[in-house]
Amino acid sequence: MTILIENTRTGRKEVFEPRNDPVRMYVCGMTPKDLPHLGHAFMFIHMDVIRRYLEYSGYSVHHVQNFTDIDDKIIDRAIKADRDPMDWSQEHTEAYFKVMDRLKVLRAHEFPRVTESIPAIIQDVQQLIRSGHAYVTSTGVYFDAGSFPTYGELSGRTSDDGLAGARVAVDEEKKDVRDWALWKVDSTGPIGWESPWGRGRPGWHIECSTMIQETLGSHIDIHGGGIDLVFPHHENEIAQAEAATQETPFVSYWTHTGLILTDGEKMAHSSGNFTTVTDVLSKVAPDVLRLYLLSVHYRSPLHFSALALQQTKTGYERLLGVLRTRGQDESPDNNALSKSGLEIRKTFESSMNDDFNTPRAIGAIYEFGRTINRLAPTSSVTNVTEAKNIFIELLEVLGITLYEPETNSSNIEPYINMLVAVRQQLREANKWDLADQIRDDLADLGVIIEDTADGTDWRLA
RNA sequence: GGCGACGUAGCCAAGUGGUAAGGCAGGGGUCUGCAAAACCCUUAUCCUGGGUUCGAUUCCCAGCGUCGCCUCCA
Repeated sequence: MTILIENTRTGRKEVFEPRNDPVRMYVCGMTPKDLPHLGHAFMFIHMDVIRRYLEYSGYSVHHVQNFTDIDDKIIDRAIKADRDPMDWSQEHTEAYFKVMDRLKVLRAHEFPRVTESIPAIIQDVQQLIRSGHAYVTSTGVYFDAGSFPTYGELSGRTSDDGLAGARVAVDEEKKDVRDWALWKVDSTGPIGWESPWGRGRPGWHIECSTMIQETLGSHIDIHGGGIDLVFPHHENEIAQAEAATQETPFVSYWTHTGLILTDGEKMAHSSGNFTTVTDVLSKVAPDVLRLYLLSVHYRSPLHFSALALQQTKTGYERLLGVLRTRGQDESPDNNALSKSGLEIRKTFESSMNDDFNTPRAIGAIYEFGRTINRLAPTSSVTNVTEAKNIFIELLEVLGITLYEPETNSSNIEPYINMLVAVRQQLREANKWDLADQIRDDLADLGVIIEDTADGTDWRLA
């Protein structure tokens, strides 16, 4: 079974053949300047599923994800809030963990931070200057794009024609408009480190190149991030890393996730039109949000819609319903369900093998749920349990752990049981009005009553 | 201006050169004291106009529309 991954660099689906064991995977993390929004959730959840699926497929994965915990925006935001920039980014780094843990995004094995990588960054910049790929000006150190012949390959900007009408700030000292800062000299700012070029801080792109080399080495198998990072960030990362190490290509597979759109435009901190993850999680369970975000292919844009989210919630409740399905004690074992389980696993895997097609995989899981419900009345308890285990296992690969809402105070249970028992007596006495009244009243309190052939079940809404 | 993505049912969303997964909603049933849950049946010819082909929603061209990158961005 081979896995195909669409590689941004080539624009094609390629057979996944990692060069490293464990697989080296780097995901561009957040600049912790504000709370994580749905766009972050989309990217990190899809990257999480890629990692989970590789692990499901038998690979070991070494996953590294950075925090760009100091940059111009963080400093701006902190100053405006009259806060220390380091505290500000630390606070938002913690917010990231809090939210992503709730979303069951597996933690990376390492989380390098810019502020902890300054010496290595300075070394890398020195190395780039020595090798003629960078030069010093009065404002800092710049990478010389012209010194890297394949600059622009990732994003398809192989010539500088495209920059003609671009809004690029003019800097007289820069040799080329494409050049970018590796080190920004800043003698008076609130945050700075000493360097051979004066007190200052790293430019935006160099940190990723450095931290990748520090944690994973000169070659990695998978590099992920949002598609808005392709240019210039990832383009520059390639130039910096490959110019320094001569390792080409330093990334085997570039994977980029589509953007979340809201009100017809990209969700972003900078434009202010973002919905925080925490906000959404106050309305739906983490699993529902995951299911919603995974119901679109990772490369596609997603127009956030509160209506679609609600629709997903209803669908999710159907998945939960599958867990309540029971086989028949007196039914003999038969292989109908296990056969279906094998088929569904195959469909699931072929979907995921095809560039991690989560929407198709989810479709297969829904179908399997329906099959379980349909066959349960004529299947043994063992058959149904086995099928449900596959159902649960496949959802787990997507990071979705089905669970019933917890009874927050377990001592309400005897009272509900008592009401159910009383209601049962009323039903046996044909006092339907009273029995229905109890059912309705409990429903108002968030307790769902369902009468089945085997008796009455209840659960919390 | 340059580069790129997308346009599939009421909503969300897969997919294929030979008449289109799945979810939600709707309609009709089965089951149930009623209901709920569950199950069954049912609801699209794929933006427009050309072209290639025996045949295109799927390939090519043009147009219209939406979005992204080129500045910070996941």
